[in-house]
Amino acid sequence: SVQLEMKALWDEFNQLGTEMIVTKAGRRMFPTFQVKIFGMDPMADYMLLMDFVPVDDKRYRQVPRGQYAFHSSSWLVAGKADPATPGRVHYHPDSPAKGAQWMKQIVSFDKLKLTNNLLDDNGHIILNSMHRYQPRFHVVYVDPRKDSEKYAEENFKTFVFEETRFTAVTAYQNHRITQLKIASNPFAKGFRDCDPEDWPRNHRPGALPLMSAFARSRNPVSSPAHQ
Amino acid sequence: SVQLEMKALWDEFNQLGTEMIVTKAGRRMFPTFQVKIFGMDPMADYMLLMDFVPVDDKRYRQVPRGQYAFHSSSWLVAGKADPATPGRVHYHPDSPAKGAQWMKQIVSFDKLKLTNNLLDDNGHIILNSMHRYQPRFHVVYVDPRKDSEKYAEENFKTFVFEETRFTAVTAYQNHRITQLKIASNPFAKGFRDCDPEDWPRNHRPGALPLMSAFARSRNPVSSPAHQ
DNA sequence: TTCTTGTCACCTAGGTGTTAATAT
DNA sequence: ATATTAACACCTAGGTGACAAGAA
Repeated sequence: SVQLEMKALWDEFNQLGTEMIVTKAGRRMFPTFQVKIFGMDPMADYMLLMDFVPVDDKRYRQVPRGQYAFHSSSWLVAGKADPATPGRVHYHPDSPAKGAQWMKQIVSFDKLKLTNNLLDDNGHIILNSMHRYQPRFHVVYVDPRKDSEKYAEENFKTFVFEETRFTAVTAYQNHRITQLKIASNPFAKGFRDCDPEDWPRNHRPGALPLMSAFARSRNPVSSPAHQ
Repeated sequence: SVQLEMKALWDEFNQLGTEMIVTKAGRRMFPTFQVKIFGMDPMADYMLLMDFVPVDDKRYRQVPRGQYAFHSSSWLVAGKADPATPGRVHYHPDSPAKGAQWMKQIVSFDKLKLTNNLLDDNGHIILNSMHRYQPRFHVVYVDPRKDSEKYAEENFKTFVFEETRFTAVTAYQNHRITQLKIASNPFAKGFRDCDPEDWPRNHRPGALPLMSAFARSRNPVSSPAHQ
C-alpha cells in the first residue's frame, strides 16, 4: 500500500485547482510527489515510476479579464484536447532497489520535471499546456524468473491520488495558486510578503525585500491564510 | 580496466604532497576521485566502492616554523601510527548498476566524505589526521548464482592509483597545496588572487574581493603557475 | 607549540515567481 | 487578446579556505 505525503498541502492546492508550470527547460512539480510505501518484500527488487494521463479530452483557456479581477480563478473549456504528447515515463532514479530500501524512508520524485517542449531530449515529462493531468504512481516487481515477461500483468501495481491532479500552464492563471506556492515552496521565499512567525530569526539586514515590496503594491488580491 | 580522470591534476598535487582536509562533519576530497571504466559485461550488475588503507605505519608532524617560512613543505616522522580507525567502505550511491550504465559516463565519487570523528554515524570514511593514506577502488561483480559466496574471491577487482595518495590533515600544512586547491577547485574561487584569463567575463561589480585582498597581503609565498 | 574546532565571507549550483518582450 | 519565452532578483543548499579561539 502507498500513502501520499503532504496530503494536506495537496488538498489545499486541489481545492483551488492546482496548476503546474511547464517550461522548455523543464520545471519541477510543487508540491513534490512523495509517498511512503508499505508491504513490499524487503529482499525483492522493485522499479518505481510515474506517468501522467489526461483527465479529460478538453483544452482550457483563461477566463477574460474583468475590470476588477486581474486573473480569475476558474477555467473555460476552449475546445477539444490538442494531439497527445509523447507518453513518457519517469523512473525514480534509485530504481531498481530492494523493498527494504524503498520502505525505510519517504520516496520523493523531486527530480521529475515537466516540459511543454515536444522535442525535449532530457527525458522530461512532456505535457500540453492548458490541459489537465492525473499523475500516476507505478510499482513494478522485478521478477527474477527467466520467463518474467509472461507475468508482467501481475507484477505491477498502479496508485492514483486524485488530489494530485493539476492543470499544466506556462504562467499561473489563479492568483491564489501563486500565493499558495509562494507561501509553501521554500524556493519562492523571496516573494513572501512577510512571515511574522520566523521573520526576526531569518532576517538579515543585507537582504532588501525589493520584489516583495513591489509585489505588495502590485497585487490587490490578498493572500489566503496559510502558513 | 580503469582509467583515472584528471590524472594531470592528481600528478600535480602528488608532486607537492597531496593533503586532504578531514573535519568532524565530513569533507569531500579534492581532486575528486573519478574514473572511466572499460571492459565490463554491459548486462551484468556491479557494485563500485572505495576504501582507504594506510601507506605506512607512521604518524607525521609539521616541521617547525622558521623565520621565513610560515608553513614548510615537508614532513617529519612523529612516531608510530595511531590505532587504526574503523575500516569503512564507501559504496558508490548508484550501486548496484549494470555494466553499461557504469561505462557510459565518468564515475565520480563526489559524495564521499572524509572525517576524523571516530564516532561518526553518517557513514563517512574515518581517517587519522597526520597519517598517509592510499585510496583504493574496487569493482564487485554481482554473481547471479545462488552459491555466489563461494566465488567471492574471483568476483572482484581492485585498482590502486598511487598518484592519489595523500596525507589527512585538519589544516593545510604546505602552502603550495593550499594555492593549488584554490587555483583548481571551483568552490574556492573566492580566494583566488586574480585569474587574468576569464576575469573580465566573470567579474560582477557587486562582488567585493575582500578575502582575496586580505589573503594577498597576508601570504608572502607566491602561488605556483597553475591555471 | 602544534593541532583541532567552529564560524565566517565567498563561492557553485540550481529552484522560485516576476516581468517585459515576443509569439500566436 | 491570450499564451509563451527568456532574463532577472531572490532564494535554498551546500562546498571552499581563512581565521580566531580552544585543546592537547
